Amino acid sequence: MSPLALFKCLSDDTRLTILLLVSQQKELCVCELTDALRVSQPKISRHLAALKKQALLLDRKSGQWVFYRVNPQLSPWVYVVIEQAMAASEKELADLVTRLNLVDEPMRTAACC
Amino acid sequence: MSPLALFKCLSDDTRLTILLLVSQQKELCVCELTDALRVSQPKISRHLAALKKQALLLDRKSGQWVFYRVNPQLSPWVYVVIEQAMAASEKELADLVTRLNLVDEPMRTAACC
DNA sequence: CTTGTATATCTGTTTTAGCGTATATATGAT
DNA sequence: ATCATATATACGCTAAAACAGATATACAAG
Repeated sequence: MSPLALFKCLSDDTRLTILLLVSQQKELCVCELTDALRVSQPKISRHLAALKKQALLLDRKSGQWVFYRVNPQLSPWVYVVIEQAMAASEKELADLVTRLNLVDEPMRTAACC
Repeated sequence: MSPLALFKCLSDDTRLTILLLVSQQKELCVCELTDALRVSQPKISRHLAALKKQALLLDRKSGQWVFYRVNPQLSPWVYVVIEQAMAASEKELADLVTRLNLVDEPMRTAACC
């Protein structure tokens, strides 16, 4: 992956946030992302498709859910860039994680995701 | 500077190339960039203005020339990202430097720049 | 087989970004 | 003062990106 291609992927707020949140959480499904980011489902799916097209994310289907994770085979420099972005977004990320957990517990109790 | 703002700046080929080349060369003037990148002068100026607006570059006027350099007061994580992009673009950058030097020597001999 | 939930894709539209050309400004030289 | 060079900006246009809303697909449950 070229630096230009990576930066293009990360130049949209929704995509950047998805990638950072998935990086931190290891694996997330689409509905967790829509809830955490408070963004419409088609919008999340569209941006997930873009991240997947560039092989930044991989997906795994499990029942009716699709889980996304960061591709573990990226060039090392790509991880470094992502790590730096995560560190520089620490506060915003923490807020997202809080919101994610608020939504996740009821969901897990309800055997969703 | 936010990660999103940085990635937006780096998501255009011309801007990314300018930033990497200036990073490597310490300081370059507009005409050196137009020659090295083989891109029209207004296009270079437009992208330089964008990089300057985000405070990634600073400029210094000297006679009829304007020299651009990387802002030395950026957050450390920004430099890390730029360094990674430079390392991942090593070959393309080397070609640009070659072209730059081919053009620079005649220019310096002619007391230009 | 029908219904509901999760996800993906399509369509038409709006917004944004980039471009080329022309023009403006500033400096230096004659 | 005039002309040439370096650089910046303005204008109109085109193309690319993003969006909302509608629809399609796939699976699970009853």
